[in-house]
Amino acid sequence: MATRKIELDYISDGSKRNTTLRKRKQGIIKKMDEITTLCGIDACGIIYDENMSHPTIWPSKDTFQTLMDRFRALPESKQRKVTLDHEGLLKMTIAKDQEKLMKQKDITKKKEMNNLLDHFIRTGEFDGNDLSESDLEDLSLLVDSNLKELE
Amino acid sequence: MATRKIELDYISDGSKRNTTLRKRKQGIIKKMDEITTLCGIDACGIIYDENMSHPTIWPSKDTFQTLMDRFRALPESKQRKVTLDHEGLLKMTIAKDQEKLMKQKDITKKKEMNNLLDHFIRTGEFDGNDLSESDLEDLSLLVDSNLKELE
DNA sequence: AACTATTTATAAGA
DNA sequence: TTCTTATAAATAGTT
Repeated sequence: MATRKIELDYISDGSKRNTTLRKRKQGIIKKMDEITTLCGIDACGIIYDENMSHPTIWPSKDTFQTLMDRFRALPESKQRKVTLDHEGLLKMTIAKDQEKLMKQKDITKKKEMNNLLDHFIRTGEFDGNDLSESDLEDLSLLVDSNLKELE
Repeated sequence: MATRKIELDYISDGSKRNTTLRKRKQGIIKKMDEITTLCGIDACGIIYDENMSHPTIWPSKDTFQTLMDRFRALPESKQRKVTLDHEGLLKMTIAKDQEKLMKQKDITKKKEMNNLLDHFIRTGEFDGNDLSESDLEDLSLLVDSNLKELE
C-alpha cells in the first residue's frame, strides 16, 4: 500500500507485524468514526490483540451514549430484538461452546437454532438483513430458552 | 476523499448518505479482513444500519471458528476473562440500562464497578490494556454478581 | 515517531 | 445501480 505493495499474508517478522497492527488499527478506528459521523449510524469494533485476553473494544466516539439513548427510545417489543442482534450472537457463542444445546427439551426449536448457528459458523456471516422479521423473533425466543437452561 | 474532500459531518442527502454508507462499510470490512490476515489476530465489527434493528455483524472471514478454537484452548481461568472482555461489555450495558446496580449488597464492589462503567460511558473507551490484571478479575466478578441479581 | 513514495479508498459523475 | 476517474487518505519502508 505504500512504498510497495505487500502480500496479503501473515507477517512473520514480529516487529514488522506489530507496527502494521498499530498503524492499521488506528486507521480502522478512524474509518469507523467517520462512517458513524457521516452516515448517522452506530458502529462497534473489537480487535483481539496478540494474547487474546485484552481485546481493544471501541464503540466509536460518543456512540455508546447515543446507542443507549436510542435503545431506551425503542418500544418494548423492539428492545428484545435489538438485544438479540448485538448481544444474542455472543450469547449463542457461549451456548454453542458449552455444548449444552443437546439438553433442550423442545427438539423442534433446538433444530431451528442449530441451523441458524451452523449457518453462522459455516459462513461467518450474521447479517440481520438476511433474516425475516419472524426469523428474528424465533431466534430471540430460542436464545432465551437456551440461556435459561444454561443457568 | 476523492473528487473533492468532504466535510466530516452528517450527510443530509439521504441518497448520497446511503451510497457513502454502502461503500465505506465495504471498505471497513476489507480493512478488517486484511488486519486479521496480516497480523494473525481476530477482529469483529458491528455496524448499526439506519433502522437499528438490523445491524451487520461480521467476524472477519474464517475468524469465528478460529476464535472458538482458541477459546477452547485457553485454561479455565482465562476463559472467564475473555468472556468478560468480549461479552461483559454488552452485559454491563444491560445492567446499567436497567438501573439495577443499586441493588448490590456489597457497596465497595458497587462503587468500583460504577467507576469503571462511568469511565466507559464518559470516554467511550474500554481498552483492556488500560486495566490491570486484578482490575479485570474484579470487574469480571462484579459483572457476574450484578447479572445474578438481574435474573 | 516522522517522512514520502506508492497503493488504496472513495466522491462525483456518467 | 454499476463503472470510471480524479483526488484524498492510508500506509510500507525508511530515517
